[in-house]
Amino acid sequence: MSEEPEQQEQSSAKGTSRGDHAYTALKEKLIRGAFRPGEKLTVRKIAQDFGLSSTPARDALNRLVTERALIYAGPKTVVVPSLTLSQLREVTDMRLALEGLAAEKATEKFPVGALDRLENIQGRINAALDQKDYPEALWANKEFHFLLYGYSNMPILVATIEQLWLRIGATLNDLYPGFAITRSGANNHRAAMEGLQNHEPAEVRAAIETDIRDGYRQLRRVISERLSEK
Amino acid sequence: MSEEPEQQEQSSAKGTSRGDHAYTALKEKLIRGAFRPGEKLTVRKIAQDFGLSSTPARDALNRLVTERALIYAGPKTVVVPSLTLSQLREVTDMRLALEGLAAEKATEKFPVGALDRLENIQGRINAALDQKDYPEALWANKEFHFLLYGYSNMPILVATIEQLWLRIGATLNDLYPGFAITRSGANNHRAAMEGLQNHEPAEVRAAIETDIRDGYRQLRRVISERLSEK
DNA sequence: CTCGATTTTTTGTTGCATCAAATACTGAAA
DNA sequence: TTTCAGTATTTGATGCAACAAAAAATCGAG
Repeated sequence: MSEEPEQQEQSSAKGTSRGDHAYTALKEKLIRGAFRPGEKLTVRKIAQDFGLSSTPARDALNRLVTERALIYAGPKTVVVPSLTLSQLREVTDMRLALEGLAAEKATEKFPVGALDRLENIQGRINAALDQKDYPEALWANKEFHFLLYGYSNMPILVATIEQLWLRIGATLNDLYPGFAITRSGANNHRAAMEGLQNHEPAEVRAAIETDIRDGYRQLRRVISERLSEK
Repeated sequence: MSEEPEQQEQSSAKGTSRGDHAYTALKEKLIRGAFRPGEKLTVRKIAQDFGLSSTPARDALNRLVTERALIYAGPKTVVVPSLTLSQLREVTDMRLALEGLAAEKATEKFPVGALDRLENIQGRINAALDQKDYPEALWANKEFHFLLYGYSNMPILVATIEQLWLRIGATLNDLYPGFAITRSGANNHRAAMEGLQNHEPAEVRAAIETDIRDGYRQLRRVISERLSEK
């Protein structure tokens, strides 16, 4: 009964259990687009792929389902989600609100010395685009955004944003093999970095919002085309 | 075995398993403040309380941990989170962004006929306050907000907001037994309902934001006092 | 009495067998 | 060929026991 609030660890020092490993591995595969939307995931398949029994595998799947990185398609079938237009719009609205907030807060605390790191990642994005390595470009793009957001010192916010990226990751990679990252993104990123250098939160937010909206319009077009041709 | 007639209604397309039952029951207990911040939750205790084995109980706990409704306090201890000032500020910033968005979108699609339902809940809040039944007032307050947000037709957004409420639920109930819902909240709710009637999204958003900020200031004060007296 | 080491208990994790439900499959009848 | 009933297989869920690690309790030395 006598309880005293202890110091909380924010980074949730998760134990290195097998289930946790499968969970994080699945998340990365989802963001990297290793699964196709609509692909069915079964407990025993996951268990076999990761070399563990069904209990931790089902564990990982259930966790992904609760945070909507995977969804129920039927009584006994979890599948990789494929976004509808309405869901894309919803996620985009949320991204504008949350990533805009993260961009602002990050700008306030941004150490100018960290600009090099962003430049570095942007270089990787450009290089990947030159080589038409779009998965790598997508991944580097994710690193750019989350490196920026991390400087907000708002871990709950960053984790929530990551859930949104998870939600659209598979669809992005599947529908969008060659155009997920366009050159226009580089302009937005450059504008963001300029704003960071001058400590202008509104400027950085605007740049990020434009980046999100650019991606939204392109994704919307591809989804619409797919729907109309079906 | 046990022949308890479990009534599992609705639950939409989601699988309704015993683990899911424990999961949702724990969530409700968390929001209702049945647990105190810092309270340690063990797998076997949960399993015993809900009359099931350790597997689904651990399942439910792990899911709560991944969405940060519970947190790791040590290698083998999950506890009910107690907010620090910095975490309260972070959650509040996120609530302003997300619940403000939900309020706006809900207003656009709000059917005027539903005003009665909101009035009804507000009546329950007032009645509970009269009887000093603060847990019930808190619960009805949650229903008011989420009934409103539901009209946004943005399920991902609503689920994300619920996660934030989960995050602060325990602290709210523990630190704040008698003042979590003040009469000032009624004014904000009334302003929101007026805005809904007139289809003024900005008005409703402003009312909800004021509601959130009012709660923030009071919670901040209580947390500060607790910190200073230690 | 205090402190540190050792033993005991608690607790999370995992593998596995089993159950019930859902799906796939087979084959016969129309 | 199509359809549908009945069977076999797949699959998620659950309980249980064993294991390892951490926490708690115990005990002994100073």
